[in-house]
Amino acid sequence: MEKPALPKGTRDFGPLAMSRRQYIMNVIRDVFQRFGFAPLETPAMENLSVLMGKYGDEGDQLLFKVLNSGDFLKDADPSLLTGRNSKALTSVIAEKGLRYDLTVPFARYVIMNRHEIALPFRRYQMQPVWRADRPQKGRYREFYQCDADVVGTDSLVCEMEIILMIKSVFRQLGIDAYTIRINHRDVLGGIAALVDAGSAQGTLFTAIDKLDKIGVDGVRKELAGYGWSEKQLDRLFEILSIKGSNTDKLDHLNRIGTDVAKKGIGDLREILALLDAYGDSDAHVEVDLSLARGLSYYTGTIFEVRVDGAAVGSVSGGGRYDNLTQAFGSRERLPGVGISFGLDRLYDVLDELGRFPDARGLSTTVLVCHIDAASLRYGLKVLSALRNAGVRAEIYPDEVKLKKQLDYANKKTISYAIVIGPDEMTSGQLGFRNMAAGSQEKKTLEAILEHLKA
RNA sequence: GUGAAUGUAGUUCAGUUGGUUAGAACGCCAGAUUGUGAUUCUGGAGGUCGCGGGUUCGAGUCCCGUCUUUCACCCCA
Repeated sequence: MEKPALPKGTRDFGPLAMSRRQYIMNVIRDVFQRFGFAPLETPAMENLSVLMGKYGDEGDQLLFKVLNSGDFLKDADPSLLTGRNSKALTSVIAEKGLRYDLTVPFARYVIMNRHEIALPFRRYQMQPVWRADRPQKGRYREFYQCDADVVGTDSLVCEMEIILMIKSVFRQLGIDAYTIRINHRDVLGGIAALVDAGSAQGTLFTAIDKLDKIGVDGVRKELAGYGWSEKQLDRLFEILSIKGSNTDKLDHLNRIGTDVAKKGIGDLREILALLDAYGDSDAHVEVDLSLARGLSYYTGTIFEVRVDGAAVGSVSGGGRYDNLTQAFGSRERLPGVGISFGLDRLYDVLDELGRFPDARGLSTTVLVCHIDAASLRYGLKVLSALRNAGVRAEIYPDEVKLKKQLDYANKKTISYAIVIGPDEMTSGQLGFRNMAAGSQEKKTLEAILEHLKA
C-alpha cells in the first residue's frame, strides 16, 4: 500500500487552522461588505483562451492546464507528438486551466453579464487560485485570494477606498506595523523616459523593484550587466533617492519634469488629497518610486502591502487596469481597480506575530458533561436551551468518566463545562465550570444563560 | 523552469571516523478508592531512520535516483 500524499504546494487545513482562516476571512468579508461590495464566485476552471496572455509569458507558464476529457490525442497532429513540441501540443490537448487570479475571471464575468450590471460595479470574491510555481515559504501552489474590485469608473475615490479597506482590515486583525506602498505605472514610465530606458523598460522595472532587497549596488550591478551607462544609472538613483514625505517626493519628481509622469503624479496626489478629505490620513501609506510589482495588466496605480519584519513577502497587492475587458473584445471601455489580500500569507504573518485570538474564542463555548444515562438525557435539554440562546454548545455523546469529558473540553479549548449529576438534576443547580480559571460554582440554567449573554 | 540544501517516534531534536536490541524531551494512552481537566506521581504504547536502488562482512551514518520541505533566481498573494 502506497502512503497517501498531497500534491506539491498544497495543504490540508485542520480544525484549528480552519477556524483561524475563517476568522481572517470574516474580517475581510466584513470590511468588503461595509464598503458596498457584493459577493461573486466563479468556477475553478476557465477556458485557457480566457487565461492565456493576461499575465505575461511567465504567467502563461505558471498556469495549470487541465487535460481534455476522453480521447484527447485523437485530433493531435502526429508531428507534434514525434516532435515533442509540448507547447504546441498543449493547446490541442488542453482547453481548460485553473484560474491564476480572481481579477481576470471577474473581467470575463463582467463582459458576459454586462446587460445586468449597474456601473460602477463593485464585487468581492474569496476563492482559491492556482499557480504552478515552485513552492517556498509563504508561496503555495494553491492559495486563497480575497479580492475587491470596482469596474466602470476612473475615479480615484476607488483607490482611496482601497487604502481605507486595507487599513480597516489590518486594524481589525491587530496588525499595526505595516506599510502600504503605492506607485503608478505612469510614474514608472516617466522615470524610464528620464533615464532613456528606451525599449528596456521591463528590465529597468524588475531591477528597481528589487531595490529594497539587493540595495543600490545590487541594482546598479544588474543594470550595468544589461549595458546601462554610468550616466544613466546616476540619473536613475538621483530620482530614486528622493526622500521626504509623500508630497515632498511627488513635488520633487514633478519639478524634474516629464510629461509621461504628470498623470501618475497627479493621480497619486489626488489619492492623498481624497484620503485627507475623507478624514483619514496617509499614515501607513508610502509613495515608493521603486515599486514596480504587480500583474502585467496594471496600467495606473499599483499597491503592495507588507507587514514590517514579516518573513513572507507582500500580503496584499493590487492596482488599476484600463484594458482588461478590452482583452475580451469589449468595445466599451471598462476601467477597473482592485485589491487582493493573500489569505495564506496573512495567516502566516498572524501566526508569526502571535496575533490570532485566543483559541477559546474560536472553539465551542460550552461542553455539557454528565455522570450517568439519566443526566446525559437531562443534559440534552440543557444543550438545546444553550443552542437556542445562540451559544456554541456540544454534549459529550458517550457515557464516560467525567475526567475524560473535562479532558476533552480542555484539549478542545472549550471555555466552560456544565456538570450534571443526580444532585444537580434534583436541585436544578448545575455545576458551571470555568475551564481557564479552574473554578466551579452552582448556577441554575437561567443564570448560566444570563452569564453567557453578558 | 534553473541552481542548492533538508528529511530520524505525534512534535522538536540527539545519534561519535559506517559496527551488536536507534535515544531524550514534550505529547499520547492507562492508573494514583466513590462524580472533575490543565499542575504532581507511577506505568505503558509508539520509529522497516522519506521512498527505491547500490557499495560493504555490516549503513540512520557512504554513492545514485525519486519525492517532500526549505533557500536563491524568476515571478508573485
